[in-house]
Amino acid sequence: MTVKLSDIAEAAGVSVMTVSNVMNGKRARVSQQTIARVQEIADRLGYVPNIPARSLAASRSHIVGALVPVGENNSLLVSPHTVAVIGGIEQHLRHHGYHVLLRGIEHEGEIGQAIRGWSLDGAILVEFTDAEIDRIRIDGVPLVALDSYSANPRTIGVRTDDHRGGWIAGALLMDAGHRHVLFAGPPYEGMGVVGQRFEGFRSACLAAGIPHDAIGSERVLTTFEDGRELGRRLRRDHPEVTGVFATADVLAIGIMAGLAESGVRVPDDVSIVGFDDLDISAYTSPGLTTIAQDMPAKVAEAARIILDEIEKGEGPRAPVSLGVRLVERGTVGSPRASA
Amino acid sequence: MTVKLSDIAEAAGVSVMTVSNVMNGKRARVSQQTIARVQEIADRLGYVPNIPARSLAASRSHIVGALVPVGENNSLLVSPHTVAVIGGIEQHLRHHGYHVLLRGIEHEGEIGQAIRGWSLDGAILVEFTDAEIDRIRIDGVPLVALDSYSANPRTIGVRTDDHRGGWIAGALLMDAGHRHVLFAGPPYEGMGVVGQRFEGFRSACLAAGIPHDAIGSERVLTTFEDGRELGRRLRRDHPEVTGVFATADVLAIGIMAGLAESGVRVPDDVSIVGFDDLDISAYTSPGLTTIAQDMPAKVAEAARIILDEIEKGEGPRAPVSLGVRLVERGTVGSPRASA
DNA sequence: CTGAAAGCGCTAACAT
DNA sequence: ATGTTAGCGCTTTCAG
Repeated sequence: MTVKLSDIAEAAGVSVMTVSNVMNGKRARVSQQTIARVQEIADRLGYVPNIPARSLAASRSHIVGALVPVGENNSLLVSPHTVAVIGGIEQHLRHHGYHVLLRGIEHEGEIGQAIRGWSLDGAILVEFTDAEIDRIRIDGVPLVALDSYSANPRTIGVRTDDHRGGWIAGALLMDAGHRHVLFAGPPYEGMGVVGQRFEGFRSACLAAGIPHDAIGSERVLTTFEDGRELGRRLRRDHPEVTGVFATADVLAIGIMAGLAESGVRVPDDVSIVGFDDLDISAYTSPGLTTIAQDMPAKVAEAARIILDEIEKGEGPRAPVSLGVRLVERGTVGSPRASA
Repeated sequence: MTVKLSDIAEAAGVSVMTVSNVMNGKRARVSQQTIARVQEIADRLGYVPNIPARSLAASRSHIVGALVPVGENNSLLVSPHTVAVIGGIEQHLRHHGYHVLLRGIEHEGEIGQAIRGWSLDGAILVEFTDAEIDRIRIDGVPLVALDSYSANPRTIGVRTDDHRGGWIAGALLMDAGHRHVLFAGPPYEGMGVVGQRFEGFRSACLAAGIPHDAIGSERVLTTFEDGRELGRRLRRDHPEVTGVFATADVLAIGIMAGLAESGVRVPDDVSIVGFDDLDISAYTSPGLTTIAQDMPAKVAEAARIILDEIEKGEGPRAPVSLGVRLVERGTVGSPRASA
């Protein structure tokens, strides 16, 4: 029923190995003649390589796992950002003959199981916390940790230059003349993505000469709702604040909504800077000024690293930080004299 | 290095087959004693089944493909809706011992190749057009086509009850007293998702007694931008229209933005109904009145069908339509007397 | 309830 | 430049 190498070999009057070599592009070992003939027959017969067989024999699968943490009962609801990354990586890998296995991870041990069980050639770890990445003890397989600052030498971090993004946001607010600012982001431990953004922001503010205690901070979840709630009470809880930096656009947009509800105008009364540059960020009114990540570069870089490690076997390498870019729209202005 | 069945067999003093049976839950064939002993040893040794080997021997892979059409140069940028579906299905399948292979399809032939090459146990086709689904000629593997109305007997459609959704939207506008309405959706051929929604909408309007030519229609892409553009010129191009039904919330939200820009008030001057109930739809002001899909049901249903077909070998079955629900927020009101 | 034999389709490591 | 020999780790089939 299904055509296999031996069928082609027979039809071409050569050995199975020759066909195998042709199919795998090891053309150096076969004459042009044979290559052409074998290729032609394979095409005519509609040969499709059997991937499990190949994986078993070669003990490499041409599969890269996209591993995503997931609670027992929630489906892996990856963020739009993550989706874009995985999709992009799928494309890169596919063009190089690799495939992507999407796998939710409920317990940490499953990472190793997935890698061994599937003979994964590599894995990209998405949305894990730095603490989780730190705990990984798997060698021999390229592991790319997206948006991680873990120092685990077994993994390679690929992330945005969050510190710089924070700095830019801070500098922007400082340049506009704000002297009382607020950082809004999720609770965090260590210097992960959020920590980096905060530090960058803080540094820029301090460098501009405003005092320590003029930099407030609010721990809120990265959701529209939490943002709205903060927006509603901003005036009350932080009367002197005229500039806000939110670690995510969803949050920033929520804050804008809350602010609007409580009669505070953006950017007349309060300026806001977001992070991410989501599609919707261009559609709010005023349009959200935000820090954009270089997504295509991030994707390309992650794919390139995995591929290089798999094929060239390059050892663990340095983490990579991708650039950020300020997208100025309408949510930043100068603080009013009265403020 | 890696533990295999034979290692366990040796340690337990039984044959490989017995271990295999235990590992596969064919407990009927093995005594409790042995099961316990084998299980214990397997756990202690940290046995992880080799999936390629299993696939090769059994010629079934425990893999379900998530197939998504993709242009040569664009990465598979699936919609948030699709992502949620795939994520949900991954969870269901994983709990039943299956896995999801994410695969972009550039040419139709790749569908068959993927299935044969991987010995996929099933596939879920996502975001294909009905025309593409129609052309599929693959037998012997359960194929679930998401949001498809194709009559191809080789595939099973799982979709929302779009016709009913359209009807509800139409009825809502009719009940509010609108007499000149507009349908806004992407160009389509045949009775796919969009066609169904339109027909449902149209029927409700006609049933309410308004004439044929009081139901306008605009072909616009399902994007914020196209919606905005339509919103801006709505008054000019359709001066009599007081109610709009958009086939997607993004589109509806774009229309609202365009309307706002041109000084038209929602719902005072124009009412709008969307479809999908995205997160952001609750955050516009006024909140978007829309038709919500029953996502969890859709996911569960798709997973259940695939699983049933794989395990019980149930033949092709009837397509499934999931319910819709009206979510009333603030974008529908009565047309002004003057209109 | 348990086991022995055979082979899934392919590739690595030597031959030739 | 091509062929041979051995498996990869598991399951199927058929015998006990």
